[in-house]
Amino acid sequence: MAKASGSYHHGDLRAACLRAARELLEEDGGGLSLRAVARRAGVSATAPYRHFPDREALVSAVAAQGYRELAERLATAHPAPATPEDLADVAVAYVQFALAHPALFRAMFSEPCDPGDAERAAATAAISAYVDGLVRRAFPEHGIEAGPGADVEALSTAVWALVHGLAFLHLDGKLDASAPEVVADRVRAAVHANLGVAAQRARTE
Amino acid sequence: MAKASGSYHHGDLRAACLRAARELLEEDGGGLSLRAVARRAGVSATAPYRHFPDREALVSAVAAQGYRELAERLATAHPAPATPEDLADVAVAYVQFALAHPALFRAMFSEPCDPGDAERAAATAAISAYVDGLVRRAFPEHGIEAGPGADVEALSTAVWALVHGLAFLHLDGKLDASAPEVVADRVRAAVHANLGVAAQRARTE
DNA sequence: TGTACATCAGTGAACGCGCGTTCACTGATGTAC
DNA sequence: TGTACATCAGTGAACGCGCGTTCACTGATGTAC
Repeated sequence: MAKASGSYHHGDLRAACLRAARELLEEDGGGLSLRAVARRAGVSATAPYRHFPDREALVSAVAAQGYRELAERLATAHPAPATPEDLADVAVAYVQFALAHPALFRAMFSEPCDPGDAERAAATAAISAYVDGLVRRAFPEHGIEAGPGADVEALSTAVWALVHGLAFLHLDGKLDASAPEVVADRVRAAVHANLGVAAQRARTE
Repeated sequence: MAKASGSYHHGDLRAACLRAARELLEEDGGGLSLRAVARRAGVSATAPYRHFPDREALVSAVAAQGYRELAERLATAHPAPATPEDLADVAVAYVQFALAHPALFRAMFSEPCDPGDAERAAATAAISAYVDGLVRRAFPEHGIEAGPGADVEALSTAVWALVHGLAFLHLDGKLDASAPEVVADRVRAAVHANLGVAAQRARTE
């Protein structure tokens, strides 16, 4: 369809650029440059301009793809998390994704980018909604008798921030990330330390 | 003492470089370059090499200074926090520091840096110890009847990660940071959503 | 107090680098007749 | 089916930029006598 390989015209340079960008992120970890992407895609330095208005557009596209992959990974970790334990599994998957693809993760979150970019805004909103649903299922009682400061919104923000913070603290070497199982245990412990206690008490009352 | 201003020799170029670096971080927000720092300090591009072996050393020194300032700010927010409410005040101060000095904060945490740098490792350890002490005072019961996954270490990791995650999510535009009081309320709500619930129950039992 | 000299903080030219982006171009593609 | 032509994806030279770092240097400082 869109592929016409072997020809002078690349066929699908846009996709090839994204693939090249991903490869570079996995290898170097450094910042993405348009020229490096073009080089890796086996194309002249200016060819990508046919498909991306500028460098930032390329980075945004890569980031958006990263969000989709992250969502997939979380869904794979637990298709329908319903308890704090399930939630801890998802949290571990989030942190593992960050550690498995550090440069991509940074591009997704830290790369200064056009806040008006629709694709990225949508991706952020999707994460928010996802975490919201997660918390709603894992803590149904909060939806009903929501005490002050314990409503779903605050709780899901807290969960996201907790997990996101764990991801970055490991990524940035503030918490030791050399042993995967230690990381997983730490993430689980942190999630339970905050949420598990509250949930256990709620359930045993 | 170390200052001999007005002379050919700068007198204290090292300090002047750090000051210049800070100014640049506050203004541009972009990455620090040795040349820009030298320019700002009113000195030739190579003069800083008399005081820093390379760019990374400069960045590390700036980051270390940032850690000290952050510690100060947290101590000012609450000299001896003893309750979850006090802890929330400290959390707000942490996030506010990040939002007030975004580029410095990124340099402190995200800038890829020599993990062997002693000054930075010490700074990280200091934060860890600080948060540990905080949690120990705010949740004394956890030190005594530590249930599995509810020990002080896990809890203080969780607190740090929560607050750190909130800082970065705001910094990176994933949570709206345009209104300071909204941010403060969100941070308080998140802290209470996680810790407040557990603490309240523990106290009222 | 006065002079000779070692030290060392700062200079400025130069290196080679990779970057984003522009421009006029070329050559393959695919459509209209 | 065969030809003329518009389209448009890719080329490659060129621009100006800022960067980290080296090097041989210069000129102020401060110490020894």
